[in-house]
Formats: sequence, structure tokens, C-alpha cells
Amino acid sequence: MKPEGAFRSNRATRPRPTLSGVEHMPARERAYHDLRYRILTGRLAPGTTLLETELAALLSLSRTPVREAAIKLAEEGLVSIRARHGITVRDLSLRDVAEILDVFSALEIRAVALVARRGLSRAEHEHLANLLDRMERHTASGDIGRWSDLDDDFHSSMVSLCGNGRLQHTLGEYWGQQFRARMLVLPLRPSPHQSDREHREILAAVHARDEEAARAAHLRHRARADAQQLALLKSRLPPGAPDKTDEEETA
Amino acid sequence: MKPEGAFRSNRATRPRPTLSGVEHMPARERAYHDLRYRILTGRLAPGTTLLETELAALLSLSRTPVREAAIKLAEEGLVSIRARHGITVRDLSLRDVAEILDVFSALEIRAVALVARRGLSRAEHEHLANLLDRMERHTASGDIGRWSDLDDDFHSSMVSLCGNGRLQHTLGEYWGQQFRARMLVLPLRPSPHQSDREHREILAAVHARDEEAARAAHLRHRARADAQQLALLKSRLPPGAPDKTDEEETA
DNA sequence: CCCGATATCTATGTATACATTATCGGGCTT
DNA sequence: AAGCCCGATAATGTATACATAGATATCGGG
Repeated sequence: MKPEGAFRSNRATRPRPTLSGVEHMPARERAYHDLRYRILTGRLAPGTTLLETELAALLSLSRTPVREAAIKLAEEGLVSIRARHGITVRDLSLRDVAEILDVFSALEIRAVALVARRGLSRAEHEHLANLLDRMERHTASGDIGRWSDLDDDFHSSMVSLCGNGRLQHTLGEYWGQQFRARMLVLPLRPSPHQSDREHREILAAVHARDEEAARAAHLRHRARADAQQLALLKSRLPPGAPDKTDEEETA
Repeated sequence: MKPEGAFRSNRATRPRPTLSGVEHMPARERAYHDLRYRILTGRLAPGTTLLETELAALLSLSRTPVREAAIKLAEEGLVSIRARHGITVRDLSLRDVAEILDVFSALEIRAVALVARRGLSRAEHEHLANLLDRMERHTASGDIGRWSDLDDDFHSSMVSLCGNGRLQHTLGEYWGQQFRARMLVLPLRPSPHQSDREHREILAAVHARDEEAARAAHLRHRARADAQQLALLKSRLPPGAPDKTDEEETA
């Protein structure tokens, strides 16, 4: 999916849609990662409904670990469990995406502020600056896919430096949902010159250890980028978008 | 614990440490609420370690629902599960509290901004203003306990009006942890005149539908209040505080 | 022909049985 | 005497069996 960031960055808090070292995990984790992977890559399409039994059969496991995995996915917002109606891969309505981006960006802004407070080591700064360099090259060459991967890496690397484990953990839980939304609009995305500029601004503020400036810069960045993403989605979905107003989190 | 807010406010997203309508819940939920209650009220003290079997016996249930409840509590940060070593009620180090407050306030600030964007109905504004009135009376009479309950109600009522279900849900998950931290410093807390003033400011900005002002006001409020809380904790814990630097979320 | 009550069937929720594996203690070796 | 290895023990992880409750379909009545 991406070039596997130079240093440890974020593997732990942000389980990417990859299925590498899944061999000797407990079954529950295998089930979780497997299903998550299938959902994020679209192999399990939104709307797909499966019973616990069917999932168990699909993964060649018993219901117990599959059930626990499903509960975790539900709390993560990727599926919804309706008792006696099975486990359904959630569809992302416009409203859902708005909610997700709101939470995600609020947390990310705080993370960036913390990084600014803490400051960057030379290596960290170079890593981040290097990411921005590469992104700008991809912007120039119009390779929006690679740009997007690096964008994600930039944001995630920032977060991984914030020093707040809970913040990272919760951001990780929202990452999957945000990823799906991102994939929806990727092909529609215009040239990200503006984002590139904003990233430089953010990095500069963080590097200067100016917490307020960093917070403000990242707030502006996310506000603009999120609004753009929503606008693109709105222009794309409406055709036959049911935009289900289903309330109630899976809890 | 508190006077049961005038309108629906928040019961759903913020499971208070109360054990009222637990009768006809599924066993897993009973277990979850029961254990959560015991932890938040201190009946299960930090450091207490129990095996799945022991918990099951304690609650007169089989391991299955108890286990699922324990996993949920672990994801909520109230206990940590160490395979083959049992389920331990987490202790709150200074660092833990700092992490929790960071996440909690970041989310709450966003929630308040959303409420400001959305605006308040007449009834909603009156409810909130009424809470502030009562808080100020308790400040005057020095009843810090009642003040704290209303403070929590004010913040939670705000959140319940933000219109973002996921935001409410995640805040609810952090509420328990935040509650524990709050209880630790309650007796040490000085007269909350400053908070009262800030609350008025926040409510005014929200009522005026000035999103930026509301965000800024709430940010200031939380930054100051959180710093104060941490300072109080620091002055209290150090005596014999191990301040475990145990990293690694339960995940 | 439609509506409603009931019975059956099935998916989940819970309990229990079984397998796996880490930990702890004892005994052996050096 | 100290350290290591091995095995017994026990706790978790997983599978399965059982109970419950909800949904559907059928049958009878209006």
C-alpha cells in the first residue's frame, strides 16, 4: 500500500489494511484483522450481511472468536450488529463521513499541538520534511494515489510522535473509517497544491515548537480538507444516495 | 449522584456510575455495568486483580459474558488484561490522567464548537443557564460536591447537543476514566469561581452561534482546568506515587 | 381475500467442555 | 550451591452444546 515509512512511525496504532504477520496470532485477532482487511479493501462490500455462523465458516473458526472480532469491528464503526439479523458492513452516508472526520480531525489537531509542545528531533523533522518533499513531487507529476499514501503517512507520523498513547489508540480506531471515506473520493480529488502548502506550514509551526500556531494551522488544514472531501462526496453520492439517517451507534 | 437533568441530556452516551435499570439486560451488559460501577465507585480498588473465573463467580455468570465485558472495560481503559495473569483494575498515574484529559478535552472542545454552529433552542439554553445558576449558588455556599455534579452535567449536556453520535460515543468511553481522575482531586479543589466565569463565557459564545469564540473559550477553560487538576494531583500523589510508566494500551 | 394468532424454526446469548500454553516449582546437573 | 530444564498446573483461548427469544410462515377465522 505504501513504502513502509523510514522509521517505526505508526504500525502499532494504525493497523493498515494489510495482512502480513497474521500467522501466529490468536484466532480472535486473525478474525479481526482478516475481516477488517476485507472491509477496508472493499472485498466485503458495504451492505453485505453475514450471520455469525457464516462468518465463522468463512474464516474456518468457531463462533466465539469471530463474535469477539465482530464486536470489536462494531465498536470501531465498520460493521453494525443487529441481533438476529446478522453482521452488516456499514455503508458510509454523508453524515457518517462528516461525523468521522469531525472526531478524527479534532483528535489529530490535539496530537499535532502535543508534538509542537514536545518538539521534534532532527531525525524526526527530516523524516517529515522528506515526506513532504516526495508528496510535492507526486503533486507535480499528478500521481494522486502515491500522494495520498504519503499524506496518510505524514499525518500518521505526526500522530505517532505525540506521546499520548490513548490519543494514538483512539485515532487508530477511527483510522479505518477515515480510510474508507478517503478511498471514496480519491479519484475525484483535485491537485493538492493547497494541502502541500498547509503541510509545510504545519511542519514549520511544529518545528518552531509554537503550539498555538501549530494547532491553528492544522485546524485550518483539516477544516478546509474535510470540507473539500465532503463536497466531493456530496457531488458523487447524490445520484442514488439513500443517505441513511440511521442513528444509534452499535452500542 | 445528580439530580437527573431536566431533559434527556445524556444518559445514553454517558453510562453513569449507577446501576438502575440493569434488570433485563443481557448478561454481558449486566457484567459490564456492574463491574464498571464497582470500579468507578472504588469498590473495586485500583490494583485489584481477578481471574476470569473469579469474576464469573463474583457475578454468578459463566466466563463468556464476563470475558466480553472485561474486554470492553479494557478498551475503555478501566482495566488491563494480561493473559494468564488476570484482569487488573488500572491505577491512574499522573501521566495517565494527563493523557485522558488531553483526549477528553480535545473531543469536548469540538463538541462545543458543533453546538455553537448548530445553535441552541430556547429550552436548551434555559436548561444550560439554569445549571450555571445552580452551580454558582453552590460555589457561593462552598458545596464543591454538588458543584462538581452540576459541572459534569453542564459539560455532558453540551456534548449531548452536538449532534455527532460518534463524538458522543467516544466521549462516553473516556468519561469513566475522566470521572475517576475527577474524584481523585475533588476534595482538594479550590472554589471554582474561575470555572463559573468561563462557563458563562462558553454558553454566551454558543448561544451567539459564534463557533470560533466558543471553541476558543472552551479551549481556554479546559486548558486551565486540566492544568489545575493535574497540579492538584501532582501535589497529592507524589508522597508515595509509583507513577507507573507502563506503556502499551491494553490492545 | 386479508388479517391475525400460533407454531416452528433459527440466530443469538450463555454455559460448559476441551485444547493450548505460559508459569511456577522441583529436581537434576555442573 | 546455583542455574537450567522439564513437567505439572492452571488460566486462557477456542469449540461446542444448550436455552432463549424473535422472526417467519402457516393456518384459521373474519
